[in-house]
Amino acid sequence: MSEEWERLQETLKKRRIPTDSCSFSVPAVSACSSDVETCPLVGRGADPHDSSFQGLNYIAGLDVSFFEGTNEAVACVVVFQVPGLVKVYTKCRKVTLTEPYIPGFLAFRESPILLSLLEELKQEHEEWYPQVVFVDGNGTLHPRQFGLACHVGVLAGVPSIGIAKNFLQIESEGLLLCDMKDIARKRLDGAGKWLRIIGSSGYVFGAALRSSQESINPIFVSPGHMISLTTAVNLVAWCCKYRVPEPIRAADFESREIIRSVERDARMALELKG
DNA sequence: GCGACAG
DNA sequence: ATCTTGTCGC
Repeated sequence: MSEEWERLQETLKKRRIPTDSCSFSVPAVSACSSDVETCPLVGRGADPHDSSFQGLNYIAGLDVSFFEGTNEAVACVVVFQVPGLVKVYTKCRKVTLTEPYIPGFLAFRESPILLSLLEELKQEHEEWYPQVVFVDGNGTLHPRQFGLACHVGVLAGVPSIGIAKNFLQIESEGLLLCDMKDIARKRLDGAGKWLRIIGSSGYVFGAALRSSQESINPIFVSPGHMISLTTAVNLVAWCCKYRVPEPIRAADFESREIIRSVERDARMALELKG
């Protein structure tokens, strides 16, 4: 099965566009002097007067939450309006996931429901269809450089960015969790500081970003589709009030909210019987 | 057996 | 992914 999945990843990978092909402009960022770079606009996205990223009107966040110990899940898409990062659309859908979670193959488990939510959004409110999608998971920071965010971006034909809270080791490239941990802690000494994650082959897989002053643990940002790493990191940082960028936080919160309410209803039904 | 492991 | 309270600090 994973042989077949690897072949599909390789096929879709040929359709991935690694450069900025977005319908919005990217603010100039000063060139890096050392290898630690800085996002000058970190946290500014919530400012209703901030007009960086000219032409950017809508950003979506995608996430999936689970009922404990089952394959029953709730997927969610949230759309934020720019400027101001104001939530304009939320849609959650309960699903039973049929594929298992296998590291490196998350897309086969989660992309079908996420793609159908994007399609539903387009049918229902095309005016809110996002110019870029934030996905909970990796883009090119992946053993075959084609994680969930790439998969969703290519199949939906939309610019996408992967945001992961944990580091996926790629041992064949010498990218180890234990190294990542203290390199980031030692060198990302302020909000917006980030480092490129480069494998032994020279391939740039993504970035470790300190997304707020308070968060010692970095988030891992990597391009999905139609966006460069520098643009991806600066846009994600721009959306961060806290460690996780607002579109992902909102999708996570909303889907968890459904999980909580369903579990509460189930408990009440049992109380009536017993 | 041990450690690793996006979600 | 999920379990799970308080606690320290701005």
